[in-house]
Amino acid sequence: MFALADCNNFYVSCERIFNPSLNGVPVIVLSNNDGCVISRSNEAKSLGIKMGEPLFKVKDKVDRYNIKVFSSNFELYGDISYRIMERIRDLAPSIEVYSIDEAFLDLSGIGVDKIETLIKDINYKIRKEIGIPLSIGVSNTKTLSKVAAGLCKRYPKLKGCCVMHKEDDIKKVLSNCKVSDIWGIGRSYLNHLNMHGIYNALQFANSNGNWVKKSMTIVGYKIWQEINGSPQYNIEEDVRDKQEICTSRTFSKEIVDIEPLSIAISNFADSCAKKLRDQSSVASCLTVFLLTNRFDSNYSKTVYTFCFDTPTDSSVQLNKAAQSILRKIYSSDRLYKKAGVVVSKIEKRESVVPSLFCDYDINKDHSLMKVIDSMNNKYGRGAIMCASSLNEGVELYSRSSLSPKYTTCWNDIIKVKI
DNA sequence: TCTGGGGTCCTAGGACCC
DNA sequence: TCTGGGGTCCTAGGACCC
Repeated sequence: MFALADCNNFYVSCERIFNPSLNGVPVIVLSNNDGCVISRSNEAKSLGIKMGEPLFKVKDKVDRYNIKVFSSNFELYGDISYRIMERIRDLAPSIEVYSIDEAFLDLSGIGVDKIETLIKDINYKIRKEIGIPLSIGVSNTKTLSKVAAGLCKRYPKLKGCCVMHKEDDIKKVLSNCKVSDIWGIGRSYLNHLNMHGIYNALQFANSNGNWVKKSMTIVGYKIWQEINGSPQYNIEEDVRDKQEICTSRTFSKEIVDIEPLSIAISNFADSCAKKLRDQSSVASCLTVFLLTNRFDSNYSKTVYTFCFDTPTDSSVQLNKAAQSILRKIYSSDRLYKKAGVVVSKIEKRESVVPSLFCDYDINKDHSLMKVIDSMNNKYGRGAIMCASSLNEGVELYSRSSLSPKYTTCWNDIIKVKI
């Protein structure tokens, strides 16, 4: 048996921990630049606010119903998530952290009656000790456990715990579950299934396996098998290293000049370098991309990739490459709305053989990065950084309704440009 | 007027090889 | 007029996730 523990309305719930006046009232959390709605309280959901909707389209409702609005505070959410996952790890036999607000639990070998007790205990402790409400669904496969967790959200009387294991129960649930609510069925698969008269999860489960395999590839076939109770995905306890790392942002205004772009790119390269070091990896390739507004008719995308002789995790080396690419692809007659840096061809740091032609001292560079990381860990992100990352000019992003750093900042930082 | 960010997996098709 | 066959590897793009 598998369980899925899913935090309810996670970002909103995080804001509520530190601000109890938000309980019982409609609350939403917005994406970067306060663009779209990415988390909604139940009250906001019942007012018809949709996931991913741009703020300007729901501004009327926000004003009319006095909906509380927050910019996203990912440092806070990440910290709360870490605490939850560590606590679940104490309580459950084996856990796979699937996303910032979800974890799968391996319950194999545990009897059904004990499972019930276990998940109720987890639910109670996370609620009481951390303050986040959970939905925990249990069934024979990961996909079915997601369906079960979904039931908790629909039926409050389940009190956040749902064990779904009898065949008849599962059939009944599936017949009431929209096929679009199945994990892995997105817009395109939904269209395809609807065209063939399949609207609910039971119809999908009862459809012909060969037809599913042929028309929805192996991906769809695995979903079909999981819905029919045959596990295709196991618990993956080990966190796999990222094969590609990207940092990108949309700007609040369109950017023409190269200077602010250069500052942004410097920050992106630095962030990619930090993520590489966090997983003890180095990258061989670095890509910079510049996009104009995707809602304009003359939308354009410029992409350029550079590959290093010696793969690196150094903020300095990655930033040098990123800056030279920027100067190559930047064009002064465009209005840039989004930019980003991607590092790829990633491998473990210890497996690297330095190139004979490497023109800098790798060990010296590595020591420098170690010092920078330890200072930033101690004094907070941004305590020390490349001067090229320092922004003293235009504000590139907007976050007008940001909550405080409740749990992630202990020191006031004085910035000194050296 | 205003529209997020960061990933993974799979497949088709091109390039290349013998 | 005729113009091979059978592989592998790589990449771009589609689809999906939260």
